[in-house]
Amino acid sequence: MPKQKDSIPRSVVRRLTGYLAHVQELCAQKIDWTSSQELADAFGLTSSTVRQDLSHIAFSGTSKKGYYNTRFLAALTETLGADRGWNVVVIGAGNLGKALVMSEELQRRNFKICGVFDCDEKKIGKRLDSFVVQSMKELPASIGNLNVDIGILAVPASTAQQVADLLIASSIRGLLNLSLTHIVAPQRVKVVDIRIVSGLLELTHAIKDR
Amino acid sequence: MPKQKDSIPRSVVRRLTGYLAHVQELCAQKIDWTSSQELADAFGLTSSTVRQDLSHIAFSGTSKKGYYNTRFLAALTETLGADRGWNVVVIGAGNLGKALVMSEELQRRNFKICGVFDCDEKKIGKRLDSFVVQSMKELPASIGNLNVDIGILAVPASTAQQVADLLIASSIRGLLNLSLTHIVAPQRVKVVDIRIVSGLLELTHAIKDR
DNA sequence: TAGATTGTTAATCGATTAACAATC
DNA sequence: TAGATTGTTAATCGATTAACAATC
Repeated sequence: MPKQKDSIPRSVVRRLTGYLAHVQELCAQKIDWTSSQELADAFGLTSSTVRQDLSHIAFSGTSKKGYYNTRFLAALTETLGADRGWNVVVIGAGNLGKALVMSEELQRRNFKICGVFDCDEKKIGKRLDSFVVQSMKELPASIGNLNVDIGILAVPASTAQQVADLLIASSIRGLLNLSLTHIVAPQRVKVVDIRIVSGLLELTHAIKDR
Repeated sequence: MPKQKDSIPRSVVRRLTGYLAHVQELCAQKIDWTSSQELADAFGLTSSTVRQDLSHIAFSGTSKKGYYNTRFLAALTETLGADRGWNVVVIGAGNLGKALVMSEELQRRNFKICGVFDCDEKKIGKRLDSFVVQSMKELPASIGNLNVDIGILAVPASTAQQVADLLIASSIRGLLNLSLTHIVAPQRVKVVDIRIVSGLLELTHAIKDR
């Protein structure tokens, strides 16, 4: 009997997000079954790791056959909270903010962009896709009214913490940080860092002596 | 005597990239010294972890004072390969690709965009910032001519592996993968995944029962 | 000197892997 | 049934933390 509680380790959650995407694709291709070994191969893991990961979700496989994809997908979707819609605001109307606002991927995954904000007077009032860029001053009221769950920080490192503080004060629940600073937040606000420049530096470190 | 070799664990490298950005900022503010405790506080770590991390780089602190920032920065820069320029191509001329091509951050950090490519016939030949979007067919020749180090994959998941294979065949050294698939590559090609959607799912998982 | 902070060793903690009985 | 694959326990591996002697 798999258990759900006891909070899933972060390393496991990260892999589950990968499995979700993979199994979604298998379902789209009308492939009924997957095995732990198959999944492991697809992600460069061991089948042992995959089975350990799946022991954290409320779902069981079938001896000799593996995992039945539609039920597997449902379990992953439920576990990750991808079975419902989420209200998101984007802060920063630069190129990166724009890319996120216009991302079909996010819409397809039930992330609903509820507003776009910026500090820059020159950008406020301008259109960005179907949105009008709003002033940061309107942020607190909007967050409350729109029942926003997640804030995406697509702002320069220098203002990221300041903007985060504003969102935190407006009782946001999660922050996706695309700047390269570390964001300090109280425990009740979950922060995930997406560090593109860090990723590039990981690469340059790895390849520099070859 | 700190040692350099023995390859630095990935978890450590990831934190070093953060320290680099932080110390850069301290230098810009003309702050001369940092301590392991100060750094730890800035990133939510223990001072012990910070000191362990720094034992991997060719640089020593000073008892009672901590780390002298300009020398610290130089050591981090050298270790991460941020002391030289890198040639980069961007594959995918969508919104995300555009955001990267126009990113001042990347330019400031010596990543030189050498070309932008796309599969989509409609985009080929169009301008994107100061670039003309090229056909994927021109990719192999360009990679060779331009001495490209890194490819950034800003393409849909469905074509990511295919594009990666093309880059790998053209002897690229590193790939920054912004799609949400896992990329299979030979050992000589280093792959780093930047998974924005995964990050959002990590958030929704964390906040869904609160 | 006294005190603070490093560098490093040893202890702890957590995550991955191996192994195998249970099962369909 | 025989064989394949799961779920789980135990073993290994690696990363983080604690502790403290060395040092300026």
